[in-house]
Amino acid sequence: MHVFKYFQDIVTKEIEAMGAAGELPGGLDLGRVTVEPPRDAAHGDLSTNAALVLAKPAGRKPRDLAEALAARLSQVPDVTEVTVAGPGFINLRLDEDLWRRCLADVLRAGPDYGASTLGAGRKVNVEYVSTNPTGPLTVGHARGAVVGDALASLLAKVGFEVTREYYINDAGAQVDTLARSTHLRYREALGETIGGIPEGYYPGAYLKDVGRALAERDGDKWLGRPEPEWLGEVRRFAIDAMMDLIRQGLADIGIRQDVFSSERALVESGGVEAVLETLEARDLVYTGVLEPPKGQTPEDWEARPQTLFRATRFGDDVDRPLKKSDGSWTYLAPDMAYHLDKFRRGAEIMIDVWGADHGGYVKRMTAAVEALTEGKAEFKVLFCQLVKLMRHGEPVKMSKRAGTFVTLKEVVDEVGKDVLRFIMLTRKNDAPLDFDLEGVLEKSRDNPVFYVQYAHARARSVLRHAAAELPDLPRDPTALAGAPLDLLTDSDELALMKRMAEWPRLVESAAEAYEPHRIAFFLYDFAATFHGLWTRGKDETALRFLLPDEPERTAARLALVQAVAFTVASGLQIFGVEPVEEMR
RNA sequence: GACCCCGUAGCUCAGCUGGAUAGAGCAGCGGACUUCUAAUCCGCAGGUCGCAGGUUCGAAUCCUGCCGGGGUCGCCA
Repeated sequence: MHVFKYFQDIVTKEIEAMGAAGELPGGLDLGRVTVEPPRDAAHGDLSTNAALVLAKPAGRKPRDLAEALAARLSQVPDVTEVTVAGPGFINLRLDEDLWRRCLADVLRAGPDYGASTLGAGRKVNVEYVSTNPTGPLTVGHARGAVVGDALASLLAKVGFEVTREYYINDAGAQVDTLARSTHLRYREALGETIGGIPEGYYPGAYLKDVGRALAERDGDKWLGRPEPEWLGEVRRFAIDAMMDLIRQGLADIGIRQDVFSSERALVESGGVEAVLETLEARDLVYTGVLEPPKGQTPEDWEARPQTLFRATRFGDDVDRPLKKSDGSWTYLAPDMAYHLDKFRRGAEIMIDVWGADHGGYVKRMTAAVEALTEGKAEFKVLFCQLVKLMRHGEPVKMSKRAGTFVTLKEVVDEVGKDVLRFIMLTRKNDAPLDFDLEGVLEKSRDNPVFYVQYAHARARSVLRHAAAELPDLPRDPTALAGAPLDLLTDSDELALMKRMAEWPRLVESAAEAYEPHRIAFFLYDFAATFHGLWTRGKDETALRFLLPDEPERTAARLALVQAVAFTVASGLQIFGVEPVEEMR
């Protein structure tokens, strides 16, 4: 049961009834009416701004309107008290038993608690990672990977049909560089002395393995031959090797994407030409000359006619080139074809997770998607700011050139995938993140991963103790749902139940805002509520969960504890983090 | 020159799409360990929400203009 949505419906119905009774004009816009938990619990369990929002259009004083609506709401089942406060808020207090029924719902739902049908099966495509296949994943890539993955799970949880996708940029100049660098390592593997790695090549040692593997497969077949003869095959070989490396890196942090789309395949199948034709037919492409770029003008800049997409018609600042001076496609052209492809595969909502350095690209892509789908698809970009890796309070030096950059694997080996994933989600994605290699392993309250996991472990510990020491009590969650929950009467027990009842609402709002980090903050707060109740049991033995002399009350408390474990597990599931049974 | 992020307690950050007296953790101060693991909990203290206007019954939140930090701006992806 989603308490807040349930009462939102009731408030809406009562307002409509007032309209029907002639107390209010009909057809009022109820879009701004909210029903939510008040910030201050002393105000009650629920608060609605309906009277404040509707007073003006209804031509009535907020307080009067509030009184009228309050009178109706006081007749609603489970509403025990209605007060009008401040400028015209209506505060409701609900029957305690309602929260106990919510608790029973949690037990029946299990770790799926919070799932909903909000998305109504709409198709969402979440594209994330999508790094160039030129090297292993770094910690920086991991943030986008984790954010994209958690967002996908979050959307799936609220009823969207989600595709997790990776776009392989295997058609640009960078993969040619990769091929050349690999060829160099291949020659090295066959005994040549290559000396230093020339400027403009990838220096990473990981390419030695690829060169060696190529030598093993093909022998000296590509030796002493002109580049055009080997470039294509070496490139294919190297890209495959890099994608294996990347897929392994993703697997290391528990990510498996559904679709890997190749830019090269798109280009070679004529997908880009097809898009161009479509655009031309609609007069969205023309040949023109652009102004020089503002700011730092490239030295080799010269005005020349080029193939342009009329992005300005869709809100962009300038029209955007689709072809480079050498006649090949710009990045935009195949990317347009790619997004059209996603749309044709059924995506009604497309979400791209990008690094923050791509900020300048969002307007043209938004324009492109609008043009290509004729406004039928929603397009959203999530930016991930940099991750600053810290050790002993000092930033870890990251330089590819100096060979000191830290691979994702190294960090996962050090802290584990669950810690990495959770920490990556403890900030808004568009805020920078400090990742403290020691801090994330600290066993204290200021480490959110530990604190949340500890709450789960504590709950599980109680259940284990119960099973061992009080074997006659029910253990099955469904049976626990039938325990005499009316014996849960302490204010902190009720507070915990209320907090738990907010979970479905929190999940939906996080999904609607595309903000998975909200889950992390909820879990942290929720864990604090649970730890607090736990500790009260130390001083007041009557508040302990396990009371051998009171089997009925103990059963009710086990129901509460089990529900806590389910709620935490439900949140961690969205994050792809395994809830732990005990802390070590 | 333009566009995109960010600016909230000494520090690191939340703030539920405009609600009531702006909240957590850390650091500081004071308390609770014969327990269902004190790896935790309770209390105190700490604020001109960058600045100035505007919209509104009501603004940290929306709009405008400044200030400060970061990013980007044809042939990189």
